[in-house]
Amino acid sequence: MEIINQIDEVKRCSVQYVLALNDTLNVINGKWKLPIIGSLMYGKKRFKELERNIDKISPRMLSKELKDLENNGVVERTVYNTTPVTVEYELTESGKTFHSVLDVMVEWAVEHRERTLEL
Amino acid sequence: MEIINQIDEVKRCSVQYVLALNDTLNVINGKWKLPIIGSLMYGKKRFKELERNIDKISPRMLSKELKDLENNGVVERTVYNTTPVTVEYELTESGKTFHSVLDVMVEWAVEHRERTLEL
DNA sequence: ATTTACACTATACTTTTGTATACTACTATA
DNA sequence: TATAGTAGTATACAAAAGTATAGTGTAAAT
Repeated sequence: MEIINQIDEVKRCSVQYVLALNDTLNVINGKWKLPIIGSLMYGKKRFKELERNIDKISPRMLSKELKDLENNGVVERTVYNTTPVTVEYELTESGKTFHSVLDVMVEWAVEHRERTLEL
Repeated sequence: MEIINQIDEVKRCSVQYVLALNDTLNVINGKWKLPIIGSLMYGKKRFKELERNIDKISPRMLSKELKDLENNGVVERTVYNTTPVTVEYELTESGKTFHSVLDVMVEWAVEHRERTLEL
């Protein structure tokens, strides 16, 4: 239960709060992060599979965004020593729990819609 | 409790889920949305007050972002018939509840940090 | 011998986003 | 009469993000 104290501490300090917020925003920023995470929620995938799965993404963007996600600890990249090489991408534990953040965003959007329609 | 059914329905359909997600993402996108929302969390403010409160923001950006937030139903703009005019900006009900979305993002970030430090 | 598949990278370009600086119209104060 | 404060807008520019298209090296299949 040590993590709850950590969370409370961060919430009490606005500087730390903003820093933590930015960590999360970095995970989802850009046009392609959510499509990639969404696709990987259904299980691990290879580069070409992702490219085929995500409509209109270019290999340049896919490669760049996967690197970002890997650097942010949300995606793990595994290279298999085959010819030609096989590379698999999958969500880390944090990547999987990110689903709960997205759910809250969706919940807020639905509640917000209801509220603004009422007027 | 009708809204809970709404939320469940949206969560069951990936198209609706992504649309709702985008509503929320639009609220926070861009460099200045969060600083503005954060500043208004402490109470209603006038244009110049926001400009002084938010370091390095230009009036052009402040004006543009406030319009976005108003269009998204997160901020309300009130004009008072004084000379010179007084304009007040404040969070709507949705704007105030947005705080809970930010909290979840912060919680995820803290948990994510703990997890990645463990390795 | 040519095509196909893999996992990318390189280059040039367009679009979007944000910055810098100056300006508007009005009024009260020095 | 000059200056400062109100709430912005106008114009030009720079930087960041994304697109389009082609190409790399290796090996198996046709």
